[in-house]
Amino acid sequence: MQESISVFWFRRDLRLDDNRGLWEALRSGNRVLPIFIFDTQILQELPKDDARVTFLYDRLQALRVALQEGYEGSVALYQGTPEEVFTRLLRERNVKAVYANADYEPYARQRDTQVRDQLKKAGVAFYTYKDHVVFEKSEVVKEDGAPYVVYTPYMRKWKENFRKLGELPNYDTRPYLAAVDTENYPENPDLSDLGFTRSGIQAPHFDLSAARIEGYAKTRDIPGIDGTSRLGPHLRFGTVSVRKALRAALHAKNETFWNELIWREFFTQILWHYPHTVHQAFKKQYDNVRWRNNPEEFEKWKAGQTGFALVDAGMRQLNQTGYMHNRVRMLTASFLCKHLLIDWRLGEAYFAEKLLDFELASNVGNWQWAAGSGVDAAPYFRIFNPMAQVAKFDPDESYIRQWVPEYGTDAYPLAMVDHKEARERCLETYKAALGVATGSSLQ
DNA sequence: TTTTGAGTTGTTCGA
DNA sequence: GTCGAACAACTCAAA
Repeated sequence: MQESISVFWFRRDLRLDDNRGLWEALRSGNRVLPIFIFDTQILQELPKDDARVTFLYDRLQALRVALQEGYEGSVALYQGTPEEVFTRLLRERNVKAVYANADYEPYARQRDTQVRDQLKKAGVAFYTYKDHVVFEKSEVVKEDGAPYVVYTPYMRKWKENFRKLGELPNYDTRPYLAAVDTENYPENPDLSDLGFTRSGIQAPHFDLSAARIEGYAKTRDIPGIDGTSRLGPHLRFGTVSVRKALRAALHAKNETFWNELIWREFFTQILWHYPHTVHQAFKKQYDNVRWRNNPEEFEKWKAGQTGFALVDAGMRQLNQTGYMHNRVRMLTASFLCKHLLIDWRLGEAYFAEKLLDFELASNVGNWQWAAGSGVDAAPYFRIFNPMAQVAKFDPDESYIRQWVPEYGTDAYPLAMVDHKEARERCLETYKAALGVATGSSLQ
């Protein structure tokens, strides 16, 4: 009889330290085979030089090295659908149980339900744990058990619950890592074996130093200043735990950074309770907006050729680095939806393709915020003025000059729309969709 | 159940 | 140049 093993399935938790699911697997009493599945259903949707696949691949190689050097273990890398991979694993190994951290996105929920059924038929348990957030789905809710759809009361309740929690747990795996399996690993694929080429885009290192967290509140709105933590991709792939990020934030006097992490959990639970918001407006009447969706204008926006310097700077930063400063994300999103009257779903899809820190819940939530259609959204008549935003947030134009070097020369395009006209057109279009009375003729 | 106060990130207009 | 109100009424959360 082959030795029985536990499987730990890495998904978006690519770290050894402070990892709940891995910690649970290692304490199961069996040897633990860590695996990762390059899910062909996901990969086939992605461009062949996708920066996130490179990031993921490199991170997995680093995990393999760390486990080899310290414990003679590794991470087994598989390619296929989860169903195919588990069929193979159950055939080849004596699997007693599969451990993973919970994933709340609609595709992941459906996938995990299927895997749970498949494993159950084979008599294998599938355990999932909360790791990605401090409070999940129904842990921060109103008195009557309904989810919050307004941020501020959610945030207050979150903090109240957090105080009751006392200490944040730290799932330290180091004492147990010797339980990792030491043989029978499949061959290590190259990136090209997976059908991908190396992206030139590098993920930035995150910075959770006290100075950075303290400075964040002051400088986070100035895109010309490198004042953000760059935590996004690391939270997305779990190369750092949210608990570690929060511990760093808790020492700071200012709660701004802390609040941003709470926004992430707010949108995570919104997506859980309202998964249809991936495709439909949270406020239904906003699906009546008659989007213009002009394809040439959409291309100009994507390329950073709108003739509005801060919008173009943001789009070019995104295209070149897989990152865009938060302040400029709001402006570019507002410009697409309101000045150009292009459906937020198209903008959301473009960000989803380009952002290294792409997180479905936050992307959809924030795009719907910009369009006015989402939870706690900007009112429809709040239309960012692209020039006023420069004066406020990039007064020395350092950010613009960094990303739009030809700004101010003949080579730079003319403004693709007149701000005042576009603004008025937007107000009319939204009013028509929302049934807002115009003029004084209301009876 | 009803009432009341409040609500991430803005802009424009007119006094 | 500065400041408050309007934008348009609405929905949510909590007392």
